[in-house]
Amino acid sequence: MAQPVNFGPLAHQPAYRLGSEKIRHAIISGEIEAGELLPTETDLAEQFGVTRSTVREAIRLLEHVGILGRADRKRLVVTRPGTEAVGRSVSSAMLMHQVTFEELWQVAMGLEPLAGKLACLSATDAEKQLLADNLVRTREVMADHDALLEAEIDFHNLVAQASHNSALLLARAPLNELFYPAWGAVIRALSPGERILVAHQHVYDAICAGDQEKAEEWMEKHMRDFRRGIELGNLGFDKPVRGQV
Amino acid sequence: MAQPVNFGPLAHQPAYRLGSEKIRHAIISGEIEAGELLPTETDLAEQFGVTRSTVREAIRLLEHVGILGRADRKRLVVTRPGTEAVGRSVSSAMLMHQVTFEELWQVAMGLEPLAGKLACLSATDAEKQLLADNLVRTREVMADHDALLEAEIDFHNLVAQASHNSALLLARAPLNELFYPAWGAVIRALSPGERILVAHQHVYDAICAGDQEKAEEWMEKHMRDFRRGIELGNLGFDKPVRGQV
DNA sequence: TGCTGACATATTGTCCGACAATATGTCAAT
DNA sequence: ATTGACATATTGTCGGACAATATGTCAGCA
Repeated sequence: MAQPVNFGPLAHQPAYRLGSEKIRHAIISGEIEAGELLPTETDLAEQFGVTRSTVREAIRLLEHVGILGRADRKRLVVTRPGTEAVGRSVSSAMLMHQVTFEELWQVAMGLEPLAGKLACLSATDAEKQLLADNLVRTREVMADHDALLEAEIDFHNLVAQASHNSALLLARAPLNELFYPAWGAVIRALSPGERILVAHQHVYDAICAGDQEKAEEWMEKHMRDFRRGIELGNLGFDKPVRGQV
Repeated sequence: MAQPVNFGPLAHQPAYRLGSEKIRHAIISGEIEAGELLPTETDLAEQFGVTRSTVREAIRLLEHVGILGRADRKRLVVTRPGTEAVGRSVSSAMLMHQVTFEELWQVAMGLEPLAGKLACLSATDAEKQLLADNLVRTREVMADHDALLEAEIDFHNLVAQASHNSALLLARAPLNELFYPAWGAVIRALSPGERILVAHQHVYDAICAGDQEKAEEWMEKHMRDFRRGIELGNLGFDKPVRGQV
C-alpha cells in the first residue's frame, strides 16, 4: 500500500507565543540583562506589529516563570527567577503527578547530603554565622511546632546556599514547597526537636571543620530520621503529598 | 521612641493574577483533573466578573508552566506538565543565574546515580527492552556525533523513567536541557563513543540483574567520565553553560 | 535651603465591542 | 459511507477607551 506523503501539521503559532519566545530569547541570550527595564507595552506592540493586548499576553506567559517581574509594580523588569518562583512551578508539576512522599524523600536523599558536602568547601564565615544563629533559634523555639518547622526549613536553605551552587539551589527548590512542609505533621506528632537539633549541630560542626564526609553522613542520617518519623507516625509515606499551596 | 504602627503594603493584586491563582488552585486541589476541559473564556469571564482580555492574561500566566494547554489548539485543557515544560522553565532560571558546567555536574552526580539505583528496583521488562534497543542504536550511530548525543540523552531519560519516580524525573529535567547538550562538545572533540557504550552497558546489566550498587557505581563512573571529558577538552568546566535554547 | 502641594505625564490594569479564522455539529446529496 | 454546504462555538487579534498610579516638574512657603 502506497503511503501518502505526511506533511505534518502546519505549526502555526499564535502571535502571543511568538512574541513571548522573542522576548525570552532576548533575555536568555543576554541581550537584555537582569535588572534592566523592558520597553513599555506600547513600544513592544509597535515593534512587534501587534496590539497591546497581544503583547500583554506574551508578557504574562513569561511572568509566571519568574523571568519577568514588576520593578515598582509598574514598569516591567527582567528578573532572575529565585527559588520561590522555580519551586512554585516545579511543585505544581509534582503535585499533578501525584508525587508521593517517598519519591520526594528519595530526591532529597540525592540532593541534601550533596548540599552539606559542598557547603564544607564553600561556606563563608558569614554563612557559618547564619547557621550558628539558626541553631540558637532552633533551641529557643523547640517547643513551638510551627516555629520549629520554620527554623528547620531555614537551616536546610542556609546549607544549600552555603554550597554556592545555584543549580543545586534551584533543583532542590520544590523540596521547600512540598517535602519539608509534609515534615510538619511529624513534628506535631512526635516532637522530635532534640533529634533535629543534634543532627543540625553535627552538620554545622562538619561544615565549620570542612569535613565533607561527616557533613554528608549526618545529612543522610538526618534524612533517614525524616523517613522514620513519617513511617512511625503512619503519616502516609507512600501516599501523594497533598498541596497546601 | 514609640514605633508608629506598621501597616505593611496594601497587597493589591491585579485581577489577572487573582484569576490565575483561582484557576491554579482549582487545578492543584484536584477540583479539575488533568485532561478535563476548562470553561470557555467567555464563561470564565462571566464567572470572575471581568472581561475576556483579563481572563486571557490569567490563562497565559499558567500556560507557560505547563498546567494548561490546548487540546486541539482550540479549547483549553488541564495538563500535567511534562519534563519538557518543567525543564524549560527551570533551565531559563539556571541560565540567568549563570550556572556553570561544574555546578550542573554536581547536581547530576546527585541525581543520575540515584536514578540508576532506583531503576534496579522498578524497571519493567518493557523498559529494559527499551534500554536494550537504545544500546543497539548507540552502537549503530557511534560515528555520527549528533545521533550519538541524542542516543546518550535518550539512555539517561530511559533510566530515569525506569526509576518510576516522578519527582526525580522532574527534578532532573533541566539536565536534559543544559547538561547533556554541553556534553555534545565533548563528543565532537574526543569521540568517546566506545567509552560511553561500555558505561551504558554496565548500567544496563546492573538494572537487569537488580544490582543497585553496581548501577549506582557505574553511573558515577560515567558521570566522572563526563567531567574528565570536559576538562580534557578544555571546554570550560568552570564557565557558565550557554543556552542554545 | 528644604519641604509641601499642585499639576502634567507616562504606564499599566481593565473594560468594551468587533471581526476573522478555525474546529464542531448537523443535515442533505451523492 | 463519503462528501459538501451551512450554522455554531470558541479562540486569536484588533482598536480604542478610561481609571489608577508612579514619576517628574515647578511654584510656594517656612
